[in-house]
Amino acid sequence: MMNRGSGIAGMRKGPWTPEEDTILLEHVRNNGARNWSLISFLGLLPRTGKSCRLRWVNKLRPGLKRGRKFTPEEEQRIIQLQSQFGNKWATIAKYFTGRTDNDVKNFWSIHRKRLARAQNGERIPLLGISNQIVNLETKGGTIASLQELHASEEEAQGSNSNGNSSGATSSDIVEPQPDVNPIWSNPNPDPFPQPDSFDSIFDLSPLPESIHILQPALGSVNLTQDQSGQSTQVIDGVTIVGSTELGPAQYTDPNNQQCKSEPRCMDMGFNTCIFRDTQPLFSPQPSEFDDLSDILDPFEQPSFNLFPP
DNA sequence: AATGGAACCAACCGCCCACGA
DNA sequence: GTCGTGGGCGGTTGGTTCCAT
Repeated sequence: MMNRGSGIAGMRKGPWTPEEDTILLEHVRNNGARNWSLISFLGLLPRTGKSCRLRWVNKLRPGLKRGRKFTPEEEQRIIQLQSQFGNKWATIAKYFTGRTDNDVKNFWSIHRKRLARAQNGERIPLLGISNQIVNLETKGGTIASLQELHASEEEAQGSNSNGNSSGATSSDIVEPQPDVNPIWSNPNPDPFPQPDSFDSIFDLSPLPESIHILQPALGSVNLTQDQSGQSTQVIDGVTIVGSTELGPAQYTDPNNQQCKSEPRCMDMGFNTCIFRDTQPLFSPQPSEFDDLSDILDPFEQPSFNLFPP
């Protein structure tokens, strides 16, 4: 690819070779994903520690989705999160399984360019949901209608969708769990888990003490749905039930006890229900409620924090 | 088939922060 | 309290691939 010169004396730059990757992987296997400067210090690789770390984080780390473009659901989620967090790409990336901050950043860069072009009155081809966002923004519309637009786009394009839907599913969008991923928090992590175990970030992590569930109805559901539109996933003894349908719904907890969802939550578009020990917890948007007890009532207070500090 | 522009992606740079000496 | 160092993060660059014309 590109050659950016030699940089620091003796340090190699530019594309990584398979041999370099092998050496880097061996270092991580022996020392964990840390002490990056040790690699050049020991003369293992003529690369800076920063370069080694970047290579690991963006390319070699297990569980990454290589060669899989963002789905429309993921794109929509990024735009929502960007409006919430700004350009905090590392924060946003935590909401996705197998995506790096670099991935998110690259997507946003393209999206921003497209938006600028659209605002200049240029005609842009309709290829993905990001185009629809551009159209909406330039027309003063709202992102809230993206789902409808995407449906119309799919209808227009038929089943010939080889563009942005090349792999990931809505189940790849997860809630952020920044401090529970053993890759980062375990001082002696196993850097080589089986790839199949990374289908969900939950597979990587024990259930955290702090969970932040934010499941807007127009966003993507975190779970695979059955024919009824309802979906269930059991994680570490906790059942997560989700539905794309708005309005009050009824769910069944692991002990087959009926649990009716909080209508106010449903009306506001939050449709994920979490059970721990048969207690349902809901996911209001923090900014919208001054008193969480108002939302959690009539259910008991959660045994863990809904919102991280 | 050739070509030019857009999209995608890998990797570097510079700044910042946390932490230990 | 300060200084140096390692690591994290956002911004940017530039090569490659894709696609429309």
